[in-house]
Amino acid sequence: MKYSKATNYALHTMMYLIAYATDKPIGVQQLAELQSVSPTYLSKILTKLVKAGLIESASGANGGYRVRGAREDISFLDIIRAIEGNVSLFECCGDDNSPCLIHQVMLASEEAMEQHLKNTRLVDIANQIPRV
Amino acid sequence: MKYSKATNYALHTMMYLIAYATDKPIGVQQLAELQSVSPTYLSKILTKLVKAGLIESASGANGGYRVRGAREDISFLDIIRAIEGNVSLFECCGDDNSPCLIHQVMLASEEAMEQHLKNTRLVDIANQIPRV
DNA sequence: GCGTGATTACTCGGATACAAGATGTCCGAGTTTGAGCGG
DNA sequence: CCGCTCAAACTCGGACATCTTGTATCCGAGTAATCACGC
Repeated sequence: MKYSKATNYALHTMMYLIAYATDKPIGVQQLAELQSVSPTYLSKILTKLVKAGLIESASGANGGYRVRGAREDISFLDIIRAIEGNVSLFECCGDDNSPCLIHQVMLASEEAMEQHLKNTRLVDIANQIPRV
Repeated sequence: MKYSKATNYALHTMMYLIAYATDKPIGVQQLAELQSVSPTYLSKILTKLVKAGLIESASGANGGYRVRGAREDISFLDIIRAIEGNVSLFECCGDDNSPCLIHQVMLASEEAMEQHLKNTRLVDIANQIPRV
């Protein structure tokens, strides 16, 4: 069980978009260079964030990606859910509605982690990044 | 990111071994039937638990597996670590010793989940299982 | 009855096969900006 | 100076290739209990 690299890329990119947010969108090439990823691959990841409503894309020249809506409200969990999906980490006998005893423990521990991720907003961390 | 099925099998098997612990070891065939898994595959999983020191195996006829040591001390985390490995869920720039800001948040959230798993012992749950 | 050997039941470990998901690339299509050009 | 056209820059989305990991099976080897047999 591991977080995918895509989640890592998504988090760093979102952090950058929030920290250096402007009216102009930021091109995927610039974002990709920061993490040494191929632009096309990063674009694939960011598409998921667009569909989740976290960012919006601008086509054409000078296009790119931009934070959508109130960037103060975006939590770590929002991004992780957008990339990893919002399914339960543990699959067991039956569904989530009638979990067995073991399943209940696993769900509760997962809930503890998610609470932490939900309460941590990206903007709090972005403010700690030294401005260039 | 998901827990592997092997973790599920390991948890259920351990729960059974603890709930119905006797001096005699329990054969892998019996354990496998309870979860509808192939015995050889379950044996592979249990080997990891043996190496982690949680259970011990008895070869030969009437062989099988048995809880090793104090079964009151075994936590969910012990089993999950034995199967999934004890590496960090999130890999990022650099190592765990000098994590970046994002990495710090992820490590803290993981720690929250592990604390919950560490504090929940299998014997507590096993006592709630209705005896046959 | 008793020791000895063979059989049986069982785990162990490696090798292997298969499937699924993560990772990454390539290319065509659509879209916007901006430059160039003619009136 | 204005408007039109065209090229460039850029994202979007699907198709594809590759690699890793999880899942599962098979088989030979080793081990312990039990049974059979001969003394």
